[in-house]
Amino acid sequence: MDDQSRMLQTLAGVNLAGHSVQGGMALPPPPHGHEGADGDGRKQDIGDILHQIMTITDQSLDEAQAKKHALNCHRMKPALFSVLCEIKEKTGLSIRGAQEEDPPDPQLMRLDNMLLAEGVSGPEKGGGSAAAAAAAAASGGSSDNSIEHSDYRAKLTQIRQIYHTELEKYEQACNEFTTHVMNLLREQSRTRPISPKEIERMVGIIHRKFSSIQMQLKQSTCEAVMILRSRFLDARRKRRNFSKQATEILNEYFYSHLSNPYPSEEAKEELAKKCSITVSQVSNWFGNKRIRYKKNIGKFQEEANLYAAKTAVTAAHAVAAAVQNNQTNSPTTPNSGSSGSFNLPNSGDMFMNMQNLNGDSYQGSQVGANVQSQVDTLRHVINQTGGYSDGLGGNSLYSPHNLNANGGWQDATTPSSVTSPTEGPGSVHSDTSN
DNA sequence: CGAGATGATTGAAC
DNA sequence: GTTCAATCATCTCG
Repeated sequence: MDDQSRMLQTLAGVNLAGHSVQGGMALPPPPHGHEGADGDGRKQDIGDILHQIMTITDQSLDEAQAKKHALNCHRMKPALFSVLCEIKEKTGLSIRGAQEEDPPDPQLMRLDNMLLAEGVSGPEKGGGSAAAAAAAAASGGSSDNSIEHSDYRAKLTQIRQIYHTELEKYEQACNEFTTHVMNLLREQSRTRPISPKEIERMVGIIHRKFSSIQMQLKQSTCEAVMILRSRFLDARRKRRNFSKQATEILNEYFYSHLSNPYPSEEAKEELAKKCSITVSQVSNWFGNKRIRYKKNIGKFQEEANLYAAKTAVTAAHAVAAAVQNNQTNSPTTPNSGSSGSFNLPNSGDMFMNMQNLNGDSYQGSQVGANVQSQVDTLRHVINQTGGYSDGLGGNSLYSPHNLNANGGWQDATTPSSVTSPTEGPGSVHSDTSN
């Protein structure tokens, strides 16, 4: 109201006497010589009109309507109206023009990005968000985890639904209110000067107000997602020990590849499949195992012996089968009759372990190349295995020869730079069993 | 309930 | 990206 009254005062007191306004009013120029009486009369008219406008809000509705009608029908109305429009346009633009182009709110952008990343806003991807997908990848095939995962997804869907419902409500309310205000302004534009730009500006103000409300909604949605996520991650942290069978498979692989316990990606995948765990869990397990083994070799001695013996027996069976196969078929037939995927590589490492224990100069690389060598080694291993069962309590069959002085694995290639430790063509402990 | 075992996480190094 | 090392958090067992 201040703007309006100020403007009207300006109009009445100053501008009306000036040339620019006079021209803008499109009033017929006062005839020379009659300026005094006519000019006074017009000023009086204008003063009356302005007075009526100023006091219109103090009057009753009926009175106001009557006055409004009278004003609308007044002969000076179109002229005054255009002047007011012109002045308002100029003042309004000079005051607010600079504020029009405000940059996008970084906080709002951040919230939007986060909601999009969490799968709350944006297109629905079958109920799965990026976070849920990541969680799914991490949780793997465990049934408990999948329950937690579906629980997470259900809760996230709930949040998304609430968010969209609220957002829709806000948008609807915003549109309704905007339409209402626009209608009101259009209606008012018949009695007071309202330019389309002003309407536009008003719409902008309304939208800004509503978007600030929307930001609050987005903020609380983000908070809800964060809480849900932290709870879910906490739940994920609740670990379960791997099954006995899984641990056995992993240990078997570890001790049979003790010279280089870095399973390749393929081997990890296979182990993961065998143990019904994820590849990252396999990696975790091997990481933990290597560290803990290295830290306390003595403690793992017995375990190592146990698995070494076990592997030897398996290898013996596998090689025996291969030999039989070799005798009946072709002398170059590879060992295809192994019972497990890791049996052959296992036997390779096993042979190396045995050979080192006995100080033999047996080369592991020959195992893969020559079946006859395998037969020889087999005999050797079988003998050793027998010896092992007899002397379990006394001398240790297995010795941790694979660790070098620096605490690293002797045969290991630089693990940090090589994803899957590659080995020479004749190597006995290829991680990728075919 | 406490100690040890064990899977997961984190940060640094490469 | 992987691995190591330290650490956390939980499980298991006596």
